[in-house]
Amino acid sequence: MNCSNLVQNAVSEVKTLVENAFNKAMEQGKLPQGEIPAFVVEIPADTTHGDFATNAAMVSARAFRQAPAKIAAALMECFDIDNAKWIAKAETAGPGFINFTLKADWFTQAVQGILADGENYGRSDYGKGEKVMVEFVSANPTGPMHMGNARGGAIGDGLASALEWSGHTVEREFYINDAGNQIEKFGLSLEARYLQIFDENHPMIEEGYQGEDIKEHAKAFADIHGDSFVGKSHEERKQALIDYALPLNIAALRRDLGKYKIEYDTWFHESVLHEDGSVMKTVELLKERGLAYEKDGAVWYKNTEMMKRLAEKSGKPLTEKEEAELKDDVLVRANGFPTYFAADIAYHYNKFAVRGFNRVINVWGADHHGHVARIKGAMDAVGLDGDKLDIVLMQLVRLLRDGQPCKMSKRSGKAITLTDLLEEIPIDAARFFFNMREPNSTLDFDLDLAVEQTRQNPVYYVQYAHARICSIEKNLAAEGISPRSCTAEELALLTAAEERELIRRLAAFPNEIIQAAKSYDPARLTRYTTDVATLFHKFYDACRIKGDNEALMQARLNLALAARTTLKNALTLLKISAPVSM
RNA sequence: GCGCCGGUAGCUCAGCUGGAUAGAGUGACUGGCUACGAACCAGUAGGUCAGGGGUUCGAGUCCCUUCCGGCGCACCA
Repeated sequence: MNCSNLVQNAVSEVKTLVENAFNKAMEQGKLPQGEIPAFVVEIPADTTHGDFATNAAMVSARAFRQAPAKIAAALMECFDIDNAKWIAKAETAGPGFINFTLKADWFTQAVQGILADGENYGRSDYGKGEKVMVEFVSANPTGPMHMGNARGGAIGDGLASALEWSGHTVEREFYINDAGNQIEKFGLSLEARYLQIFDENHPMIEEGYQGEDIKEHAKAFADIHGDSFVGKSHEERKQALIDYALPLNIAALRRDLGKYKIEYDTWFHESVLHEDGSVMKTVELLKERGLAYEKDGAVWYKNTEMMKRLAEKSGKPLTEKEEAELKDDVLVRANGFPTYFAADIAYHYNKFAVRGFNRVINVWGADHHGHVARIKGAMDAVGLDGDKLDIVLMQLVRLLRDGQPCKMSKRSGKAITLTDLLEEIPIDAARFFFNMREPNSTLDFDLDLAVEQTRQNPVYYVQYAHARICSIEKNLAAEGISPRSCTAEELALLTAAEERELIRRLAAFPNEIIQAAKSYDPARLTRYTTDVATLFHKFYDACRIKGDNEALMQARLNLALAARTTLKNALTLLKISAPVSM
C-alpha cells in the first residue's frame, strides 16, 4: 500500500530544481565549477515565507567563494519553473534563502488523495517490508506492572504501529523472565508467606518481594491445598508455589496489557532458552570464538576485548582510562548457573539467527543503559551485527501525588500498578499521555491531574475535533446535504490561509509517521494530532462550511472529511478511540 | 570517581541532519455564540534557551568547561 505523499513529491521536485539550476549555472559560468554542497529543503516555520525553503545558496557560500545572495541570484536565473509540476514560483529572501510556492493543484490533489486513500491514508512503503521486532514491556512476572511498564507499553506499541504504517513487517514481543534468581526469590517469598499462614512467627526472607500480591497468592494456594505442603520438602513446596502463582501472574500480565489494547505476536519464555540448551550453546559459541574463558570456576565474557574492538571500529579508540574502567562479565557462575546476561545473549541470538529478524528494537528503562553497549557488543561477539540491535531508552516515570513524588517500588506494597491506573483514568488518556513526551525524557505523571481533571487532558481536544466534524456531517445530512467528490476546480476554491494551512499539515501525515518510525519517537504522532486538531478548529472558526455557494460548501466539506480521516487514522494508529460524539 | 540522559515562558514540553522575529499547551488577564458543537476561537502578558568560553556568514542546536537534577557502574535481573 503506497498512499499519496505529496509533501515528499514536492520536496523531491524542489531538490531536482535546485540541482538542475546548480548544474546549469555552472555550465553557463554563472557559478564556478564544483561539487554541489549538501543542502536541505524544509517547510519553513513561518509559511508566509513560502511552502518550502532551501538553504542551498547559504551552504554553498564557502565552496563557491561567493556571497549567498549572489549564488541565490544565479540559481534564480537558472530555475526551470515553467516545467515544474508542483512549484509555481521561487523567490529569494532574507540572508539567502530561496522560497518556493506550491501550485494550487498541489492542494487540490492533496485533499483528493486523502479522501481516496481513506482508512489507509498515512501508510507508505518506506520500510520496504523489512522484518523488524519490537520487544517492549517485558515486565517481571513476579508481580504487577508499574508505571514504567505502562509507559513502555504505550511507547513500544505506538512505535510498532508507526513501523507498520511506514511499511515494515513488524512483530511485537514480550520476553517473560521466568527463570533465574528473581524466580527463585519469588518462590522463597511465596513459601515464607505460605508458612506464615500456619505459623505467624515464621520469618519473611530478607530482600523478598513484600507486595500484597505475594500474600494473596499464598493464601489462595493454602485455600486449595491447606497445610498439606507444610510437611513437604522445601524444594517441593517452593516449586509447587511457583507452578501455582507464576502462570496466574503471566495471565494477569496478558489480561492487563490486553485491556491497555496491547496484543503481542509472541510471548517468549526465557525458560525455553535454558531448557533447550540455547544458553549453554551460546556460551560454547563464545568460547569457540575465543571471547569467553574460565576463571575462578566461572565462565567469563571478554567484554573489555569487545569494547576495544568496537571503539577501534568506530574510529575512536579507547583512552587508557576508559579501558581501565572496563570489566569482563560472568556468563556462568561458579555454581554452574548461567547469568541473565548469558541468557540475554542467547535470546538476542535467537531473534536474529533463529527467527531471522533484520532489525530488533528493544524498549528499555533508562536504568538499563549500562547494559546497552555490552549486549550490542555481544551480538558482534557471536558473529552477528550489533548495529542491527537498537535500544530505545525510556526515562522512568515519576509519579506525583499532591505535587510530591511518590515511590513506586514494586516491593513497597504501595505502588500504583498499571491495573490501578486504568481503573482511575480512561485508557485513551493513558495511551495519549504516555506518548506525549519523547521516550528519552523523564515523564512527570500527576495522578491528581490525571484522575480528577481528565477533561483537561489534550486527548479530549483532539477527540473533540473529530467529534465536531462528525457532527457537522450529521447535521448537513439532516438537511439533505451529503458530501460528494469535488472537481479540481471546486477544490481550488480553498484559498483561505486557514484552509491552506490545514491542507499542508494533513498532507504531511505519511511523512510524520515515517519520521516517528525513523527516530523511534511515537510522541511525534500525538503532537501531530494536536496540530491537526488546532488547525481544524481555526479553519472551522474562520471558514463557514454551510453556505449558499454549493461548490465552496462541498469543497470545505471535503476538506473537513479529509481532516476527519487523518485524525481518525492517527488516533487508530495510537489505539486511541475517535468518538463520533462526546 | 567513571559513564549515560536531561536543564528552553509561572508550570508541562516542542524546536526536524546549525538558518529568517525561539514556539505550543496549561495557568493569568481581555474579548467573541438570535449561523455548522464555546470541550472552541481571537488577543494581551510572560524568555539572559542553567552559567562561561570556543567553532562561523549564522548557535537553543556543534565542541570545551562549570553548576544543578535523574540514572547506572554485581558470580541481580
